[in-house]
Amino acid sequence: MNISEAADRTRVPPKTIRYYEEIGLVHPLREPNGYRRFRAEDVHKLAFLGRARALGFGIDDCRVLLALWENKARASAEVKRIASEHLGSIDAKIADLQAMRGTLAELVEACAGNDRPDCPIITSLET
Amino acid sequence: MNISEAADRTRVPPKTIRYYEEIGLVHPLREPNGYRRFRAEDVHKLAFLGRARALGFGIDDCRVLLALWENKARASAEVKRIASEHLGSIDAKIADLQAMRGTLAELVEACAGNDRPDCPIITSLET
DNA sequence: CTTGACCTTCCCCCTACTGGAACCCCCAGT
DNA sequence: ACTGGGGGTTCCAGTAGGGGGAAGGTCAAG
Repeated sequence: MNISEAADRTRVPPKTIRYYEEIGLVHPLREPNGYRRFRAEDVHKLAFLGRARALGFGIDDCRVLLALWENKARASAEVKRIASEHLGSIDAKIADLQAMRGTLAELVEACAGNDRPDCPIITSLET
Repeated sequence: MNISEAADRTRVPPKTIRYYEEIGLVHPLREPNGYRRFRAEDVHKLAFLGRARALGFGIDDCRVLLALWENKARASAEVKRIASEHLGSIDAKIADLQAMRGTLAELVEACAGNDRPDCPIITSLET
């Protein structure tokens, strides 16, 4: 199957699929005319990547997860370690955003939002 | 004052200060020898930028906020609008991350994390 | 034979910086 | 006078993860 069908089936855009091939995540075959040919396993891999990315795993993690997926002798501890670390970094990001959100929400709350210049948001930024 | 002192006072790194000048956020003077010279107002602006960035405002927002800060005839409604939109995008990011976190936490919880290959994390990615 | 939908590669663009190389400037010490 | 070290400067390249779009090859239908 061609790239657009693979894209439709996996909901990974063609551009992204080409990028994944470029960085060695997938290895579709080539037709004599130069078109990429995707086998079932390639599509399966792309779908795997799409889900892993949707969970926020970085490309490097995806590479390792793919290898573990294909390694029937893997230890689930390794998978769990990667996922746990990722979970930790998600928690850290959430905490950062919550902190920003807290401050910002207070300021927005306190701002009259009218046509006069006095504004606690600006004041807090300049002080 | 030179760039490193401005950096120390504002906690904005020299590299970042140069970048901000390049994109037109600050306009320090120049000494005859080519060194940047930062006036009090430049330092004040950098500190403003540092705080705005710490609240997660993008560079374009910072540009507008700076202009509003300097515009004594500003309407606080404009400031509030920018901050509210930003708050909305922060909330959206938090929601995305929470969704990821939820799924991921369940999977991590369910994974034995031993030396056997069966792993619900992998299973959920391949299915 | 042409049209339109695919496909290809290639290169630049994005955010907001960061690191590093190559080079200039100034002051203190010997 | 020379040297060393700690400023400063510019420019180039790279980051993550692709997106946009140009220039050009391919294929099936009418």
